[in-house]
Amino acid sequence: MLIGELADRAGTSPRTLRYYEKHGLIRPRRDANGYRQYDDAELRVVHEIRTLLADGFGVDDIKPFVACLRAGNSAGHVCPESAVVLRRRLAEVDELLGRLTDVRERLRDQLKEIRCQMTP
Amino acid sequence: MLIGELADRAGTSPRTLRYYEKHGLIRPRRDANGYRQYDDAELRVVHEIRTLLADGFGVDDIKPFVACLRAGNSAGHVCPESAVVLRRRLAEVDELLGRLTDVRERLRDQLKEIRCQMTP
DNA sequence: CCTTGCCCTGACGCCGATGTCAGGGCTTAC
DNA sequence: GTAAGCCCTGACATCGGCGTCAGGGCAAGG
Repeated sequence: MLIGELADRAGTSPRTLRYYEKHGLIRPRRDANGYRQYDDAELRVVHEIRTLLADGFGVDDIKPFVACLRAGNSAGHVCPESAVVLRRRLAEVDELLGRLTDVRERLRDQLKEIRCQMTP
Repeated sequence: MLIGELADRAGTSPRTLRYYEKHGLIRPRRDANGYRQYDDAELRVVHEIRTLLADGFGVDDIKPFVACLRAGNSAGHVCPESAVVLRRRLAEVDELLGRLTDVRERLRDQLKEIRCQMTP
């Protein structure tokens, strides 16, 4: 499978796949003409990468997940190296949720104040 | 008051104040030598700006709040123009909170799976 | 006079994932 | 042979708030 086909199947672009490769997430073989050649298993890997990115992980955080998948595990998150990253990200998300919740409270208070303001 | 003093009092930097000015949030007078001259009321404005930034508003969103303060109101958020922005931001925050909550749930599920995995 | 310390403007750097353009090669079909 | 459609590498652009450096002016004190 060439890069364009994998990109289509994964719902992304060749540019993006080359970016993942540059960051060590995927390592395709090369045809004689230099074209990247991917086997079907890579589709799974790319999906894993994109899911994790969508969940706010950085490309560097994702490496252990990919390694875990490549090691033959049923999912990228079942290895202890992945768990470390998962816990770190969970802490970040909790932190963010806390701050955002505070922000929301302030916003609602301010909006409430506007509505009350017209009945002095 | 010169820019350095205002920056110190507001807990920020001259660079930052010039940035706000470039984006139309503050308009200091100029001394004969070209130095920016601020009166004490600007400290209040800068605080308002920084609070809103910390709550995730963009510089352009902040203009109505500043205008509202300048118009003599007790707070920047009591004007209808501010309310429009407040509601928009509240919607964004709610959206974000929803997505982050989903992410957190997935993270916790995956961590749970790791712990269970060692007792097959 | 010279240093110190403030001020000025303008411009580039950052971060992260991706788009996009430039310039060039291979393959396949007409 | 040539046009179409894929592939390659490399490099610049994006967004936003700010750091930081470059190059230069003004004021006050030794």
